Amino acid sequence: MLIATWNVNSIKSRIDLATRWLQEARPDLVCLQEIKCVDEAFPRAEIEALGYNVAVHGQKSYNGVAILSRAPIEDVVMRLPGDDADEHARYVEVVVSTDRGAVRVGCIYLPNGNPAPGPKYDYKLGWMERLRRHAAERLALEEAFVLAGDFNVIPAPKDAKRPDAWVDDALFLPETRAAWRRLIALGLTDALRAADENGGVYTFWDYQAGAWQKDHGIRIDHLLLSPQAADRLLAVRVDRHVRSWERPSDHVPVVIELAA
DNA sequence: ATGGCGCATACGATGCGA
Repeated sequence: MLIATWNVNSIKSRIDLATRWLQEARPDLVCLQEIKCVDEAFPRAEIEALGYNVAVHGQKSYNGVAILSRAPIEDVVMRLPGDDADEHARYVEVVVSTDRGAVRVGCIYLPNGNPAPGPKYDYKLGWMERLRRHAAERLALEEAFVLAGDFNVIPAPKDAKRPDAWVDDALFLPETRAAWRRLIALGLTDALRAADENGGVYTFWDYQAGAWQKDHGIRIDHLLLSPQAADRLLAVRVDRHVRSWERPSDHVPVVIELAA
């Protein structure tokens, strides 16, 4: 099965692009971030017409996540535990059934955290600690579990074309990468890193400064796999050609293939 | 070397992103 993650930067502005990509790539399950609309405004009909079930956790103007799945969606979770005062729509999790058993998928839009230091950076680090605790709970279930989304973390210098441009940025600060390593250390596999140790593979290019034309990209969209999911990993790819389509998102889809 | 964009809201200008 094909599982993808894609920060679309507004699903309403991107619906034609999104349906074009869905028809081309034919993924079985897609985690979307930054849909930037309330649940009622999500273009559900256009997506369902392509054969997908939809779980939406929307928010006005900002954030918002959704999961699209060809298989029926079971057991939806709409929030990341650990802070009842957190109103941002940044987490949705589902379980779907496959021929090889159930797969649990968490879709995250991890806070950007800039400017750092400051309250936004504190929020990011707090969110990452909540995510670590939640991931630990899910790993204890010993299921096939995929944690996918826009992590807003550049894991290593080789994940940026110009790492020196990011040294003071919330996406790349030492504390951010340390929190990332604590997450990985639970026993999660970074799917793209497992498939390619070399680096130079990016998932985001800023709209500004000709970043795309110069390939000034960063890798911040990730799929992390539990051991039971990693055992089934067959392939990983980044659909970077989508960045050259008309009116693109600044992120592109990342896709993994799991056995059966 | 520098600066360069795009979205939502609202209809001008600001917040936000990365």
